[in-house]
Amino acid sequence: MKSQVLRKKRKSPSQVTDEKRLQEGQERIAAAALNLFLQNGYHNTSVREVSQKAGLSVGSVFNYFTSKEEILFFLLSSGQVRAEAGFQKQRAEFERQKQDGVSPRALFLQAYERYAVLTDELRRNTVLAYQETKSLTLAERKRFLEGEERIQHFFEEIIAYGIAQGAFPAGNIRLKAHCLLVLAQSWAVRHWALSSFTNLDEYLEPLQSIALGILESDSQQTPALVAAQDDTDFVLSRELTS
Amino acid sequence: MKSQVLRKKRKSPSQVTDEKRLQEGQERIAAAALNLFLQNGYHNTSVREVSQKAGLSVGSVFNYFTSKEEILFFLLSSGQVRAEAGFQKQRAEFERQKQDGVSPRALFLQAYERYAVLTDELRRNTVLAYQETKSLTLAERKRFLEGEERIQHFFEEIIAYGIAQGAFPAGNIRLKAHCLLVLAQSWAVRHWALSSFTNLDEYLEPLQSIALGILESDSQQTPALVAAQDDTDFVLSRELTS
DNA sequence: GAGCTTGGAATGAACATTCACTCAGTTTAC
DNA sequence: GTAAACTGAGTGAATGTTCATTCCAAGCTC
Repeated sequence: MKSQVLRKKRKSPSQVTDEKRLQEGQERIAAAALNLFLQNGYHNTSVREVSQKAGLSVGSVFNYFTSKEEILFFLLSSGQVRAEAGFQKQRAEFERQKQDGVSPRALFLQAYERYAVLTDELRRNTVLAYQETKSLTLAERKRFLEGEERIQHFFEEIIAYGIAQGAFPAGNIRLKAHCLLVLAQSWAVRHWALSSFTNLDEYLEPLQSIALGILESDSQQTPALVAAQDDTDFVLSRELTS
Repeated sequence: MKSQVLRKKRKSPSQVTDEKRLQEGQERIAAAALNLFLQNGYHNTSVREVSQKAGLSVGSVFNYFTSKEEILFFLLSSGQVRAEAGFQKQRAEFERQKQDGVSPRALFLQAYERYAVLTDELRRNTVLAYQETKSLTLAERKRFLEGEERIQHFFEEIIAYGIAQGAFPAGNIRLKAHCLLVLAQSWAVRHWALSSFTNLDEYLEPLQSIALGILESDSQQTPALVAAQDDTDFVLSRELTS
């Protein structure tokens, strides 16, 4: 969460120098901003409102951040940094347990659970990410997406390992990993659609069973073929839709 | 900040009266706006730019729409209307084919394909929807989400029918339908992550096989149990993550 | 410890800009 | 000729950012 690393040129003469104070202030402002951004959207939230909510004056906000956009980036990237930090631990554990001969299925379930828990904890950041990445600079956006890709890559590894061990059928690994990520994230992004599950604990288990269904889905047994088996008259009718 | 929202009443005296001309104009402006909104975001696009791109003057735009926000709403809702219209046809076909005894699996695949094709056609609208729902009024947003729910409900019906026919194992129908929608939409929403598939045709088949995997996933065979079978020492370690 | 100095931090009025929207006048089409 | 449609400079409100000023706590001097 080294926000300092990404600080742009500090042209502003009056900047908070005390490192600890700076961090605390950024944290406080960002927390206030997150609420407002989620409620009204980034663009419909003025810096004045943020400063008010954070218990500061407008000017002070710009002692902690050089621009409004930096607040947004701070929120998105700090969430992602936390997610990735949590995930590095998982990766270490993955390697360890792989040595211990833990089954791929169990390995996957554990990793997936951790990812789900992480996205749940960072639900608000995730939602913000989906809605507001457009508001970032190209470079920032790119950096952000790369983080996503790294996590997806980890799942690809797990799946590949499972296939190698004969636990899962071969298939499009990239796509499957992608689907897993999307479904876990949907808990955050489309939370309104999942209101029947009051909390993650209720959601997690059915989600995991679905995830296993995905891993075990066999693309050799292609859908078109399946359909043909069931009903020979049936034609996939793309044309009809246009 | 939301003074525009309040200025909703269409007091504007100079409005295009010819119905056909009005529609065509709206279509043209909306098309230009969609491009710009997607490229730069709704808030970073000025009405000036939209008017320019549409080959009109600023003032004229306000003869076709009463506000900038109305353009956004037009885009989102017209996309959804088209999606739902397309889907009504599918529903009719569903009933018909059900009578004909077409297998649930084939029925599902057909419906899912149509949905995927629709979201592909309306990809740009879908992306916009995800990004900009915050900018809509509450009532508009609600209306928009209801449409989504109706489509999801249709898939629930299909799944329920499949279960009744013994084609799929019983399970959390709502959740499964939700997952299906999310995955199909992810083709639009996370298009950047799926760049390896150049077009829908390549994506559709693997997606369908995954969808079948979801439908066939069996929550009776609960993940925890599965894990226990594989490795008795293994404990789901939620605690470790915190 | 009283007065003075210093400098980091907070402040909020002021500034410059942007932008949605209006309207008085002009053009177009019939 | 006239009504519908178009035009684009103008308007006022809002917003991100700045900066001259104020505040305050710690240090220094005597």
